[in-house]
Amino acid sequence: MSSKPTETKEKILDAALRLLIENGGKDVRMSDIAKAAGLSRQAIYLNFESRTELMVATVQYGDELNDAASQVKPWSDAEGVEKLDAWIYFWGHYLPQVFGVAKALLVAKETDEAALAAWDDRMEDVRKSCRKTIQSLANQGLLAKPWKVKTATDSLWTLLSVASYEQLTDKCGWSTRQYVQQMQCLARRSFVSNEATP
Amino acid sequence: MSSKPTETKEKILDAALRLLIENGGKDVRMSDIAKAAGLSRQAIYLNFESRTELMVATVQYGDELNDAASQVKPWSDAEGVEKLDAWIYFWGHYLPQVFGVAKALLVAKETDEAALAAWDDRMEDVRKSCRKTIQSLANQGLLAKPWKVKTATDSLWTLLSVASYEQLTDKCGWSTRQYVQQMQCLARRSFVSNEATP
DNA sequence: GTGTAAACTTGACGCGATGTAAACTTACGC
DNA sequence: GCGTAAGTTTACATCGCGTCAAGTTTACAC
Repeated sequence: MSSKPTETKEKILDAALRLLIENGGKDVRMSDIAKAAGLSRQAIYLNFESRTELMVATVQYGDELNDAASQVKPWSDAEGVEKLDAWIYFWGHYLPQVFGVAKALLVAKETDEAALAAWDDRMEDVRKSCRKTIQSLANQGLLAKPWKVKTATDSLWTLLSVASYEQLTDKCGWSTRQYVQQMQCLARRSFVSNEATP
Repeated sequence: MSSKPTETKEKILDAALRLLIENGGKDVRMSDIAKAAGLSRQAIYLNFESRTELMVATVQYGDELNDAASQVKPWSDAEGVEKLDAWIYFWGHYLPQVFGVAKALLVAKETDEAALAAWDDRMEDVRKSCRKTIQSLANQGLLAKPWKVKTATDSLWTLLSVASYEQLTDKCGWSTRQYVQQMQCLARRSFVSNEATP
């Protein structure tokens, strides 16, 4: 759905995306978006049902713009430890691109049912990828001793959460490069059985 | 400061604490707290400057009630891997007690400068404890190869964040027992050098 | 050109929540 | 009784989302 947004819709999405990224997802009001799009506040409501719907559409729009699907290719090809590394590599480079928008949704979900549903839906996708990755490890007999696929998946998923990313980059000052390297290290040490990591 | 809250203040704090815990930090309005305390909404503003100040005071109040200081004792005595285990054990049992209130602050910090400051302040304390723990590992030469004290501290701190706890217990259905065990496992595998963990 | 329908604007309003202000009520000490 | 402190009541300001109704622009059909 929403394969080709109209020109006005696109103006709104562009403005929303820009503002969300600029402001890290905070302090972006409907009126701000309207002004940035050169439209009246009401024009937005003619094109989107609610703030939440706009947020959700903006996430999608951002994803389409930077073509997330193509970036994930190397990950889906790999298996085992390489898959783990590739997954974290992809995720670590993908997150900064969508962080502003994700953050907006992350905040909205605390007070808005629809935002919560949209967020959960997206996060379940991420969880699936984590599961696939862990499963690949397990298939090669490389999943470290005490872990089950379920618990390892949950842990990896949580490790890679948006909130954790925010804390590490924001509060701890990590760069993308550092984030990827350290998370790869952490995940390998945690989930891959010893004999496989020299 | 605020060593002995007046009777009214205490009624308010009791009500706030109860509601925050009951509702997981969401949907607790000033009017709800007032009603629960058997007071008018304005009576709260006579005792607390703002919602944020009340939230912060409630966190402190909750901490005093369940005497966090005494629970942390076994942790401060231990060293090395035991310290790591003890710290996670303490944290895993402490978090559920304060989760509702912490969550309230976690939400408030997104829109409220004062809440943000209060939250950051508290989180820095947790970070210090993580640092002490990692430092103890390092002192015994047990900090695993690629880690520095700083990066390991940041990682452990993030691993133990409230948001991560929420995801694991809420979305993944982990119990406190599971949380403690898996986090201990994860942390040991990640941060403790191999020869020390049979 | 004229008519008409869709898209957009303008300005007003309702709602829920925080926070403020002013006037009234109690209770207590002296 | 008088004054003060703590609380109550009622009303109002503010902010942001969402809605509504009436007016205006644009574009296209005939």
